[in-house]
Amino acid sequence: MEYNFRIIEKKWQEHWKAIGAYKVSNESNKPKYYVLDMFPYPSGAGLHVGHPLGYIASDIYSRFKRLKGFNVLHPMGYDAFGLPAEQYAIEHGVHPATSTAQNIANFRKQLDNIGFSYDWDREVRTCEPGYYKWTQWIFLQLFNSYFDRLTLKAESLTLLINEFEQIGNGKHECPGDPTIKFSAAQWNAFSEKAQQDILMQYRLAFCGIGEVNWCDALGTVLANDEVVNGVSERGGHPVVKKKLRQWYLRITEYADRLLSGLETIEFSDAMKEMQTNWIGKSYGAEIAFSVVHGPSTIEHGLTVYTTRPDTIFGVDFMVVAPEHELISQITTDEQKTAVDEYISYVKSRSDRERQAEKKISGCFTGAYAVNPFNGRQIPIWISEYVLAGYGTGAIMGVPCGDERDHKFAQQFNISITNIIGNFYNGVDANPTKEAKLTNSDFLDGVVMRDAIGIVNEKLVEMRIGKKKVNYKMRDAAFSRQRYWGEPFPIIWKDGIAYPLNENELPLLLPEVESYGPGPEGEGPLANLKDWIEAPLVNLQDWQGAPLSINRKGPAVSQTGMRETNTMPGYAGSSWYFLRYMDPHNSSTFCDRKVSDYWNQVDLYIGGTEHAVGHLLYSRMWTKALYDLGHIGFDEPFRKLLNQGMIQGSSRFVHRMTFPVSVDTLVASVVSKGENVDTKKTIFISDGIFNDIKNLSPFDQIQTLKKAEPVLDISNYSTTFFTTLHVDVNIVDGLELDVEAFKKWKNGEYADAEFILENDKYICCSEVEKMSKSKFNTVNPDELVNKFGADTFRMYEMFLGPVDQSKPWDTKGIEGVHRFLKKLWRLFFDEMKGQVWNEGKANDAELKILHRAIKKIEEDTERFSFNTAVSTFMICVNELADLKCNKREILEPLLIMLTPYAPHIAEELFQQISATPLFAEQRGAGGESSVLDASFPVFEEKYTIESSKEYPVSINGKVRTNINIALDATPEQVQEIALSNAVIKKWVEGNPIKKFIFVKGKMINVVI
RNA sequence: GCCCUGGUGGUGGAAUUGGUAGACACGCAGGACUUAAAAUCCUGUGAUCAGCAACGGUCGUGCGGGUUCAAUUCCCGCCUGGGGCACCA
Repeated sequence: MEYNFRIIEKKWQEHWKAIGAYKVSNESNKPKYYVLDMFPYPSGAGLHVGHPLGYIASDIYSRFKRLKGFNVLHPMGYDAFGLPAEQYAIEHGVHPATSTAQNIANFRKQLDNIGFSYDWDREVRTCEPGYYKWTQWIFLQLFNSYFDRLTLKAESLTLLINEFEQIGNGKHECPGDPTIKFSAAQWNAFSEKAQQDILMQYRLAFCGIGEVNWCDALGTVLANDEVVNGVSERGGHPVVKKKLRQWYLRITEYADRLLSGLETIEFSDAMKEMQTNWIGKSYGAEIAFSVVHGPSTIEHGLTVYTTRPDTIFGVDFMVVAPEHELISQITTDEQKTAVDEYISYVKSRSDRERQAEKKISGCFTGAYAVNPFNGRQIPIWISEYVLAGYGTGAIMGVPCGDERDHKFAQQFNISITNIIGNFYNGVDANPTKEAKLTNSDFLDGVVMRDAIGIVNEKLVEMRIGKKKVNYKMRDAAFSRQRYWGEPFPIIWKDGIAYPLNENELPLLLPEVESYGPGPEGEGPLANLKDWIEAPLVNLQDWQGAPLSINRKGPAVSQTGMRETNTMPGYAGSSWYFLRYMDPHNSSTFCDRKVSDYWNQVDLYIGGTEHAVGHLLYSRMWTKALYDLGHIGFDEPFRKLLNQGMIQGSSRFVHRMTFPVSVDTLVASVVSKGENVDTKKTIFISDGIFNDIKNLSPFDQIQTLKKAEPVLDISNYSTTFFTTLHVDVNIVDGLELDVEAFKKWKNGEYADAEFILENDKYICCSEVEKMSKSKFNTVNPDELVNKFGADTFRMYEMFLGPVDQSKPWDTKGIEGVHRFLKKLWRLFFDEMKGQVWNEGKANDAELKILHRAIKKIEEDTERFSFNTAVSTFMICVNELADLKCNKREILEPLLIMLTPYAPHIAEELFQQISATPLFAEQRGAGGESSVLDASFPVFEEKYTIESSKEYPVSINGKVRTNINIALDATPEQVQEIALSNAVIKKWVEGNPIKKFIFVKGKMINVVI
């Protein structure tokens, strides 16, 4: 019997599917374990070998936990709303639902090939009404809630309204606008519109005005990555900021809980640090400066935020964001032109470009701020590096203490006040807090750290400032001007947003004729006149929501306008882990009993690219649902494992082309692909290319003529080169398969000639992101077909640590395949037939097995799958060396292998169970599956060693090894070591300064 | 620019808590089996110096310093690859 993986894998996949081997019940007396993958966006390009890395890891861990006796939930689904499907629709006229369904079907086929243990009955798709009904429902929960800063949790807005009616908003500062203050009497007298406007400032999901990237030429809003250097990626049209009404999630209210929650979950330190930095909590002060512009003064007109109020006497200039509202007021006539020019320059630039800009830019407004402590006039500048959205959009520039301020001062020749004495060297800023202040009036001699509090007190006393906690994090923009997303269950009337009733959900995404934007840059839904106009019938007091329109009697035959934005991609992905628990429930998003059983995701696997987006949003949604009593835990993911990115290793060929007419053309003016002799294309091997690349085109030709006389290039006196991506799948290592290359791209290069080195065409290579356009993707299907799913799974794990990024290289896959074949031969040998037997295992064999059990269990538990695979190899190598074919050893080995290579494990497990002896142990027919076997138990007694081959070093350099009993005393060890001939030779009468002995590790003699 | 992360033989990587650097595998070279090939098996394989050989010596974990009996591991400074930076998912 030979190892026929194609037959075996197909057989077991069908069998497992038929018997529902991966079906998971919500009721079990086993302990639960929830393993989750970040679900994929089903792109049209299909899976490449990078996708399954995390899925294989989670599958191995799920199966491992199952063998360990857990009831394991391991679901999969699709993050199916998103921009690419919509763009495909715009370009090809295919409905996103259609292309998405096709892509999903393709993904599923590819996933099934690899043999995952997903319970597909629990699949979710975020774009399906049965799913997004509950996304809309959760949105309404957020819409009808506010964050209570006293109880630090989300509460129903009804509570707040009751309070407003009784006592006004004195107890609850308005998060959207802290200046809003009213009494109960005032509240009750407000119009409905005024009341609703105020409530909007409290809601967790709220409406406001935001800026988008607007491209007038394309008539649409663009994503950041569709904008390159201020112009659209497609077409290169100018892009400007445009203000639009937008929905937001008030995630900033959760900033502190998102921070403190990190202490309760197992994310890597790096991940926690990224989230912490993203939230960016800082303690500082707001200080109001009076502003002098021309003859006028604005008292306390400019408020800055600073984390270093202690440096107040070192302020040499102010910088305000180009969007700052004060600018139009304070700019002097002389500066007006310059300021206008500068602002229009900034308008075309993204936040990131503004911050990444190395060249300091800025513009003086002509106005001055007045230092409240010494009356000094400080010039007010505008610069792009100050962002409107952070702090107050204005900073005070302290060049001696801040690197960027220092550069700014140097750039614009602003004289620098030194307030830190020797700590400032005149060349670089020094952000220390330890210096004693100088040139600082009443703070002279005070250590900076202590001065912070003194200044803060003084600011309060003078009523010009206060301590302030600030967050870098902004409220999350929650609306998109797109089609392919969840519609908002909102109807607008007279500027008031009315939520739909629960029984009106889901609000279905309507069909559109065109996926283009609406007339004012809204989403495509804005074009649907009939759909937009919606009756406001049946408006009821929805879950206590404040619909005062309802209090004035039943609102019959009123109509409003539907919200035309849709929700962003992260809406559906913020809660999908809950839906997997109870995916078919039509009366609630997830039954509370079920979510209490499954509770948190125990292990979440996905890439670091979601470090701050998805992972923060889903944490916030979980907290809000917890606050409102819908679930019983407030962190979604107990443990997070980040998988590294698998990069593509691109291959390149060098193409030589020749100008049509050398007499009339100079090589340097020949542009790519034009005016060239298309009949003559020569590809030149990398080594030869490198030899000649620095020569002049003329010398290149001459050199090649000499070296390759058969090439007919004598007509040409010049040439030029292009380096092109070539499909990695027709390159073996670096050697190009020339014949395959000629057939590639439908024979585009069929007539090409080649300059080889050592009869080979050698490519050059580079590691890049894996992508179709770079021809560096490797399709798992082909590998699975060639080597089998088990080999593929183990090879992906064998590549390296799962959390590390690494370039893909198919080469080593043979080694893993050989390992499985070798394992197979422990059971069946083609020449001899069955070789496995019921012999009694000896000590050496048991030692091999139990060492493997220990290592594989530990490695799997700590996600070190690559070393686990190598332990399997070592174990099989050793057993083969001993010619051990005993079931007593092989069966536990198969069970351990199940998570990694389930098909071969099951096949061999069934083969050895088919004996009469074994069938009796298993029950009738021996039909139980290896999937439900028990992971073998490590027994130390088989692995105990009595002695150790100690490395003995002289001054840290290993000179010899000595075998010493493990129970030898340090004195005995020293005597043995020092009497060793090699050691004696090295010591050679020198006095022993120190003798270091670490039991079980090493010996070091210091002389 | 800011935040995070990685850098070890020809290649992917191992070394789990400061204790034998290079496990395991690929590749390569040589050999066995074979009419031949495939498959399989065996041997060697960090660099360098010395030698007929045996036993060896020196260097070596991106670069430069430091701590230590001992550093891939800890500390400081630098170089460099990758990811993220709020409308890609």
